[in-house]
Amino acid sequence: MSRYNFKLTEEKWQNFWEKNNFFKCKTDKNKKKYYCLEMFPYPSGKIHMGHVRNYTIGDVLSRYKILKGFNVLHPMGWDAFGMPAENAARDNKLDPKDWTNSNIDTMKKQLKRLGLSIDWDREISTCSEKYYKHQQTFFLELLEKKLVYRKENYVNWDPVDETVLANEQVIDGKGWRSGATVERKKLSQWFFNISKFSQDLLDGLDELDTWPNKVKTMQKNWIGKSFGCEIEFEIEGDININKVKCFTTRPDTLFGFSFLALSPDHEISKYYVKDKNFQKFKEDCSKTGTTEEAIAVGEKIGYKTNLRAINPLKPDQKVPVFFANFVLMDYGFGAVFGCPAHDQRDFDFAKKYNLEIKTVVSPLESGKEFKVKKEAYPGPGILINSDFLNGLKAPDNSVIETIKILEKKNLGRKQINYRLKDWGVSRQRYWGCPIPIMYDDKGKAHPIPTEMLPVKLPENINLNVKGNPLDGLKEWKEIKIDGKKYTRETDTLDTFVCSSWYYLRFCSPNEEKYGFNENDIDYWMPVDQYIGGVEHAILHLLYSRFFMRAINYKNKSFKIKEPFQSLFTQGMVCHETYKDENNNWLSPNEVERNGDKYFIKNSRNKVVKVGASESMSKSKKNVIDPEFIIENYGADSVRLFILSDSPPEKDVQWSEQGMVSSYKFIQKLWSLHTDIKYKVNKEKKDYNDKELDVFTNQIIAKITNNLEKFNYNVIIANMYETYNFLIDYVKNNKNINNLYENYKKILICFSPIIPHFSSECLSSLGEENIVQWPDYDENLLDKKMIDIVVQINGKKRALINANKDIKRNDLLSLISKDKIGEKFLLNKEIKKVIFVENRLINILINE
RNA sequence: GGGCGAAUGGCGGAACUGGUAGACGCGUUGGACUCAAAAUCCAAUAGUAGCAAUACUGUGAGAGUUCGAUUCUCUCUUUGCCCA
Repeated sequence: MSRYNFKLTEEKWQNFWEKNNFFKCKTDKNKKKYYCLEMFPYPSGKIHMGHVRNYTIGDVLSRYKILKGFNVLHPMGWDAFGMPAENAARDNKLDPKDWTNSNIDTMKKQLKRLGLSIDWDREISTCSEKYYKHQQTFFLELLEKKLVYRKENYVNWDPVDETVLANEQVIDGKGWRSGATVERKKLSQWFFNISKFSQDLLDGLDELDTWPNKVKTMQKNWIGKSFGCEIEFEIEGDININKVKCFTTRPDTLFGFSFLALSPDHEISKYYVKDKNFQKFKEDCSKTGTTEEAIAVGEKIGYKTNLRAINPLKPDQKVPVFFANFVLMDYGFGAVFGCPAHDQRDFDFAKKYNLEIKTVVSPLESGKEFKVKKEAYPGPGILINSDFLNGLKAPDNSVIETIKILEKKNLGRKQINYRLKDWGVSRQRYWGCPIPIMYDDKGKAHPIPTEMLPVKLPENINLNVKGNPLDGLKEWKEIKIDGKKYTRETDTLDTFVCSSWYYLRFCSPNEEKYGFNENDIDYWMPVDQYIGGVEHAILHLLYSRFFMRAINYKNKSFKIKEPFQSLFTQGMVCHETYKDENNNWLSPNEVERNGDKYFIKNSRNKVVKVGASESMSKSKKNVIDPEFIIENYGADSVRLFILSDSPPEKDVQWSEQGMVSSYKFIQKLWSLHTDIKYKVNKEKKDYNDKELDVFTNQIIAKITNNLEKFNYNVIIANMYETYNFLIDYVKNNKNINNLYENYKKILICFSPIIPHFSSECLSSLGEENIVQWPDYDENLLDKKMIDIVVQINGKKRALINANKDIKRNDLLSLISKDKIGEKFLLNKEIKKVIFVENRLINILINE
């Protein structure tokens, strides 16, 4: 018997599928469609185990749906713009385009070796001008619809590299490359008006019932809807501003008002810029940082003005006005009213500056004597010390009532506030989609005329310059239209824009006139199943949902709002971490195991410190290279292992032993197959084996249900069960001819997981085409005799084999004749019997 | 600080709608084969007691609902993730 040669077999089937256009698909309105999409990769160099897991999960689903008779769209492309290319190109003196395309070549070859059911004719790459020219059209359409605008905004500025940094490039307040202290700088940037759709994006979540709740909650929190009230406070003092607007969710605590706090960037600050103390205060503020975290944890500091604010509900009360570091300009109106008794932040501030702390909410049970002392009380209760508001139930009734009163007196009005901010899409970088805008000599922005699209990204440029390389390219930057001079926008688009509509492009990847063809979109969209990492739960998914709304806006023929019908977020691939005696990370192939201990390879005495299992990352060196694994064990084995050990939504621990056992399992299946093949005579079919039929039906039912529910790890267990059953059957059953039809169905069930192996086995039985997923017969799943649990006083005492659908009394008499009955029921009074048909009987007796 | 989830043998994990806890795999132990090893095959494997049949305990801890709870409710502990 020959060993299973995975190399030859896998190559053979990959060629076969390619030659026969197995995974090509066409828009065909007569067929049920299924659009399966995995998040497309960034072409960073080589594929990693995370990709293997992600694409295996999607491939299992696609192959299953194909066998179920769907017209399946399962495409692949490249999220090809982005900083790593620019950095790598600069470091290695390459062109980002060459670097990217060569990575794409490598990774495409690697993905193909996994045997994925991809329609490669639909491959797209976002850095290709064929792709981004449509993106530029979308940008101009959005501009036309007034969903794009330009405004000044703060950015992280690296003064040494003269470049804008993304938040994650700022480490401890310093630039990741230069190490220079990052400054806040105001730049004019382009924004997508995502906040216009805040409510719609929130409402849309309700319809996405097959999205993980976790993701929906994260998006909900990110949008951050809060219900409250806008209040106008009168200001007394020697300045020209006499009113300040505040947003608050707790207007009902107005009688606890003891100070007004303004953001250091509030317009009133212009009256204080010359004051040295204020300057120092502002400096201190910038040191503590502006993130919500820094504000929550850091010290609350303020600058007291000579202004007084008047309580709108109690005009004789005048309180001091402060600038405070915990008030953010871009939330609400950059001003909050302080109620120390019921907000911890205000409480800390009041303690520090010795301000009044007046209790106005009392927890229900404590009554009127309640007084806030050591910490703020933010909980529910009844309003006290609040004049005409006294006795209202806080916060539900009291907030609404207070707003009514404020509205009546014209002092404020109900308002809904969203945390979601507009999406800044300008990036001061080279390797991205050029923004199709030009400026006239007065600095006014104009769209690039459509006939001049695409704005191509210039090639072969010098990246070794400070700032944005496009900025220095005069011949590219300066253009003339009808004799008038213009300067191009040199910023490029955030790469999240590219990934916000790529799933539309897959539907009509070759459409030249526009980004997509409506006919194709109508057929394929929405994506039936989207699969990817949970790290994209907020931004990418929210941006995509926004982008569909933006295209849909003022556009009657585009009907999609939600791009992804279902979402599945897979877990990460983890591996133990290793360190040597000097705390340097070691990669798994530098380590060898001897019993329980780990040593550095080829040096028995050097002990390795084993750390926790963490997600594979280059920096911790706990990476396993998929290419090496595929080379040594084959694609089917890797697919099998990556699915076997954990549910796909949870993290999986990479294990060499697990990988080897998956490999061995395929070898075992092969030897079983060889055995069956030689023993079975398919001409002598003879179906009389009920047990076999029942088993096959059961396993088809199990695998089918587990496929539908993404319980892929359980499918692997089902495969082992099947093997165990079959190996036993082959050994002990003389009537092996019964096996043929059942075994064929089983192989088809295995095929989504291990497609090369299953195809090879089926073809060696003379079954060239796997075309249909096997059905199972519900009636066959019914057994005539079943085991029923017998409990005495709730404790399991025995199993009793009885006819299916046996009645309560028949079962009872069966039990009384059984030894179990003699042992427990003889001379005992039966108090009660609980009978669950076909499952269990619980007999309650007096002991 | 806030939000959401998780906790089951030595390990990864399974368990339909509240109804036999531990499927399946890994590891471990014993055995077969071998001069020997690897590979392969067979058997055992939650804990305690027992030669055994069997009994008792057992799904992070404590309570509750129920004839019956891994599953539902409450409190707590630990832990993970996300937003900060």
